[in-house]
Amino acid sequence: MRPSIQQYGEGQLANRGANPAILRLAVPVPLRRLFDYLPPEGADPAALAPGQRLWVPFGGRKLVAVLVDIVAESPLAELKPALELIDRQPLFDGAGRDFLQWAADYYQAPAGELYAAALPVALRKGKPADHWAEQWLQLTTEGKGLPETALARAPKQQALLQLLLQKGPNSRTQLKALKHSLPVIRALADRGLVEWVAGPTVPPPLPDAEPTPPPALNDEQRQVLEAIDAERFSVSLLEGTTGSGKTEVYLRLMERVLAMGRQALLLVPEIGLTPQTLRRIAARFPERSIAALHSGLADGERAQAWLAAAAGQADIVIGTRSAIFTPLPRLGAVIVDEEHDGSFKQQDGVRYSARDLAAVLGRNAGVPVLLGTATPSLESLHNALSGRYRHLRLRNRAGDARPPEISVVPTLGQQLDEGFAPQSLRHIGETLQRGEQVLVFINRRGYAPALACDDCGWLADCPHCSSKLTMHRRQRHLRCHHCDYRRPLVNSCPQCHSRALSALGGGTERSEELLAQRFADYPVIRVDRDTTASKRALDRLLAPARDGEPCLLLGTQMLAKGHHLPRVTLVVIQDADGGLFSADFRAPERTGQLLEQVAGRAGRGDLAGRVLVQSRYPEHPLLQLLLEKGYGAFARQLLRDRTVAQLPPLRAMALVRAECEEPRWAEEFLQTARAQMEALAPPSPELAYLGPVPALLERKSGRFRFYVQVTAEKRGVLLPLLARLCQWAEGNRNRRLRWAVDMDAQELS
DNA sequence: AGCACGCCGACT
DNA sequence: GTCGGCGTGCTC
Repeated sequence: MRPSIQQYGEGQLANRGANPAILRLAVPVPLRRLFDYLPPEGADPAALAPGQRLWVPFGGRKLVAVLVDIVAESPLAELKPALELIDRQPLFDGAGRDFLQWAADYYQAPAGELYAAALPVALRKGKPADHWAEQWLQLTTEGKGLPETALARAPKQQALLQLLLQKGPNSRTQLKALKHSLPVIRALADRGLVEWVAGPTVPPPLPDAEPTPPPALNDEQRQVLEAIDAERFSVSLLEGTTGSGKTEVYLRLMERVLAMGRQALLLVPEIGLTPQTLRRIAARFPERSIAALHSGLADGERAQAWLAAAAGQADIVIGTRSAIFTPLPRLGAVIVDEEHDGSFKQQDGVRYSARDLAAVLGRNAGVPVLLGTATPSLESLHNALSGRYRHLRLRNRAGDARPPEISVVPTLGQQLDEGFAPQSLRHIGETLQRGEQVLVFINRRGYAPALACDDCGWLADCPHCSSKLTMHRRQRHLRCHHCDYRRPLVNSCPQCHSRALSALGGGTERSEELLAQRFADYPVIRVDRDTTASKRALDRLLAPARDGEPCLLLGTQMLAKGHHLPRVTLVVIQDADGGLFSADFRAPERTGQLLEQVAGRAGRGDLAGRVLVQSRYPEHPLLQLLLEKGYGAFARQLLRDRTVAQLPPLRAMALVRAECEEPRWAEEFLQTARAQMEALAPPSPELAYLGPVPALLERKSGRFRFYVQVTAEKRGVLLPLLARLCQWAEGNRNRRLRWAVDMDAQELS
């Protein structure tokens, strides 16, 4: 798609002939247009280039904007001059700018907000990029001419000299990591053999890792790698069972593109960027420069890593969702790990999908895109089955690990103990006694998801949301998980003063209590958002489990991902039913992915694994299919259901959302929005409208939420409709009403 | 989004 | 008399 620049009608044009340089800038405001400025006073026109940042005056404030284009004419008679040029070199190259413009057009997002989303915070705030420019140490002419035997009496100086001779200039960061001390460097500098020069930024160093040689590939992995052509664009879905060696495929593909002198981009889910992941990659490529863009970095370090990537200095860039926007001048491959993960879709602001954008980025750059997962999203699976993507598979677990044995534990009519069937508790006890570890998965935080009065039926609900308050017993309060409203735990009913209050249902905290009491001889480790404020806390929490002692792990989805826990041989899923009856058409898909991922935690080492799935409806056909035939067959069935229901991914879908304290205003807004779109394209077999309907969580933080759903056979049909809608909605402003376009929406909540 | 400007109510 | 509530308009 062509980047669309601001559209102007005919009119008199400013500065015709007088000043050829008019700067067209992306300003970080929620307005879907670009803004024209004159160059800063006294600026050298030759120093201006698209991709640089400038300070601009904007409606009484001062903002950091990005230069998108330099043009000769503007439709406006009067232009303000920009205040100051920030960058000497562009931060975004042409490819990076085209990509952002494409995303802006596709997601109906203001370009300025996308540029802001692409930049790390420090650069977004206008910090100069030169600030982190590296000092590089290089040999002088004299130093280069030195014989190898020189400096025999100063071994440290000699070693450093050899390094520079073999590897060329080294950055201060690298030298520090290699433990070359400053006095040694100074000694060589004093002799005129080496000198410091300014050079490109280098990423901050990663945790130390012992270099490890690559393991041998199995036949499947070899075939998969042979199917990927590193020289040209393609999208491949790598569907690989847990433990089948997907990561090794990623590493080999990286190795290949690095050898071609290219950069590799690896996107990981929000909680997937663990120190272990980084260590593993660093250990594999000890000679390479790796930039990790994660939340643990200070603003300055993050900017340093970003700049190293954008300058082409980093060979490997690893990051979460927003890393997709890092401009990489010599991009060679894009890899998305756990491509089904919901965190690749931004849920507020610019609602982009980094996984979908990965394919666009790869196409633009003419390089391969690899989407890996054990549980493909229906979107990617559909693309693979229809031939748009290459479908690659790893069916075998690496080594001699065997798939776990899965069985259903029916809970209907059973005497449950805090949600656990006797059979499950017996297996937990036996596993612990054998000296092995148990993982219990409960998809709910807190003690209980509701508190009710037995006498009058009062229920503790949130005053701001259409939801119940969750009881947190340890913290002695009731809390809303949607808006974080809290109130102290009550002992008696506020309505009838009865003391007969019941905690309904169970969460991690309640199960922890039971399990700790029931299996008092073993440590019980609870892992959820309440016990793991930081990534470090999670690491610390899991340390005893990694030591291999028998213990009981219990927690939410946080436990489902990534952690290598080889001593876990039993996984208990307390309640598999939640997603089977939800109003969200994606709920079964997500449940299937979650169950499969959790089950994958069982028996990764040399020990056989077992999975117990508790369910009230063991006969449910989808559950049966999932447990007997596995996620692959399950997902294919869901795809057939979506075909019948005319839902994504068989149709393209966008939501127009609106929320407001006054529900009528939101509904009226959406009615008009729908009418606007229908006027441009009436409903037809190829295009359907639904709504306005209330969102699944109808009220959140005091606002009523509605949406209009638009589905079309072809994605292209939606774009002009949504563009028209945005144009209308931007001019038509009720301050109390928030609206958004959600292209390829993932959540109906 | 933010920030100015503007027009009506309860204060030193 | 003014300080300040938030509705409305605009941002090159």
